[in-house]
Amino acid sequence: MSDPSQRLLQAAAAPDPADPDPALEAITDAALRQFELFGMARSTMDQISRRAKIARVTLYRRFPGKDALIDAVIQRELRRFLADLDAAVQPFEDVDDRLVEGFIFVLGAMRNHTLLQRVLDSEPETILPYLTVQGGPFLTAARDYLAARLLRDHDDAHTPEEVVLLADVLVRLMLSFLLTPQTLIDLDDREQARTFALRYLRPMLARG
Amino acid sequence: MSDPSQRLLQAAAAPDPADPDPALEAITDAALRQFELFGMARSTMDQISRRAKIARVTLYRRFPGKDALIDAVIQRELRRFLADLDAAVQPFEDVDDRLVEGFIFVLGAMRNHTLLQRVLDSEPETILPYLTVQGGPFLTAARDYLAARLLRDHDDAHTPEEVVLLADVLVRLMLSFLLTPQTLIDLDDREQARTFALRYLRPMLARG
DNA sequence: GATGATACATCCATACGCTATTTGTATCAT
DNA sequence: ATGATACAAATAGCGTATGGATGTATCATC
Repeated sequence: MSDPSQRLLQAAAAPDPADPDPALEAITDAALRQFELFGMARSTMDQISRRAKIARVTLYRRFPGKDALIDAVIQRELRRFLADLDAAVQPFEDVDDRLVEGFIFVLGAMRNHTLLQRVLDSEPETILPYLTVQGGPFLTAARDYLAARLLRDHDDAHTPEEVVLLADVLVRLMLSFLLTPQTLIDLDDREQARTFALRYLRPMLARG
Repeated sequence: MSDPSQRLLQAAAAPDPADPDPALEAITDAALRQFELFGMARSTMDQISRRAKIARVTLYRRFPGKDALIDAVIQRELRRFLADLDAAVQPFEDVDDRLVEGFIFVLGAMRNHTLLQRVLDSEPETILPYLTVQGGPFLTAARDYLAARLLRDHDDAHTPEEVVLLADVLVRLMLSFLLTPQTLIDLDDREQARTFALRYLRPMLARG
């Protein structure tokens, strides 16, 4: 398993799906379900191919190897995540609301993501270092993506430097809530999450 | 190695050192140095006793076992840390300044703490879970301590519930900077850290 | 009376060899 | 292009052995 930050960058850099190959989709579908049920480390190419109702050899004809398949699954999840985030934020006009709603969405999306939760729960050692002590590349990628996203609907009130710092803090907080969800507010309660974001996140955006 | 949150609670609950036994201090001194040099897992009771210039048997007469010795070392480090934090914050009058200066101090203290950095660097798997996926107890303890500390020099402008939530965010951010120090600002530069805290942390305290 | 030295049982991490599984490729048939 | 079979290579898992470390007991010493 390689550094996830590369995949994030790639996924974020690919604006259009381009390749809705049904055969490939069916395979990644099967792989995703398999991974959700047994984790990535314990899933074998044989199990995945049987679940996809193809021969194992065909699997290798589509993907160079297991790593590449894992990459494809994760990349697709990231693309979906970013697309959903975009859609969730789009209805709102000003940056304030988008920030708050985006934060709420990310919280919910992370906590409802079966594969992510599965990995964190049953094989955390495979992902924990990349999100913590070796989390620099990932943090940078996520921060820069968020900053660019915030600057797209910017209000000219903030310098790019300010926005990047804000994005850094936001990413760190969301990552913290992912890794250690136990907190005073019920993160699954959208209203509580909104109150929290309004009270503690929006003030950081304030001031020109 | 047991859950660190217990130790944090104990250390925070013990306001006075009470026991300045020189013999015990010499042992924990030696153990600390040994741990700093080789990590906790790779340090043996034999090495520690030789460094403390006592027989290994005597070590066992002072401490029930290695776990207890590790606990003692960590507890003392925590006591020192909290005492130093108190001292660093004391010169400042109002909550705003104390928050900012306290944040700066914690950043520096964590990054300059040889043992902590040593463990994170050479045997992170022993501590990482307790600070992330199993970090609930630790986070709760740290958050409650900080909240109580903030309420002691409270300004009546915030409800206890607000303060606890603020403490939660602050602890999460400091933990994030500990685990993933790579960021845009130079955390070792006090002025940059202060600017950051003023810009992004103090606004959270604002409003009554 | 506490410390130190020796000895000893127990525990635990590590390593090694073995086996079974899995990965990845080649070949051939459909 | 897919599937079935076969196969080499890499890897994970497992039981076992081994060495070091933990923890305790005994006795001598100061």
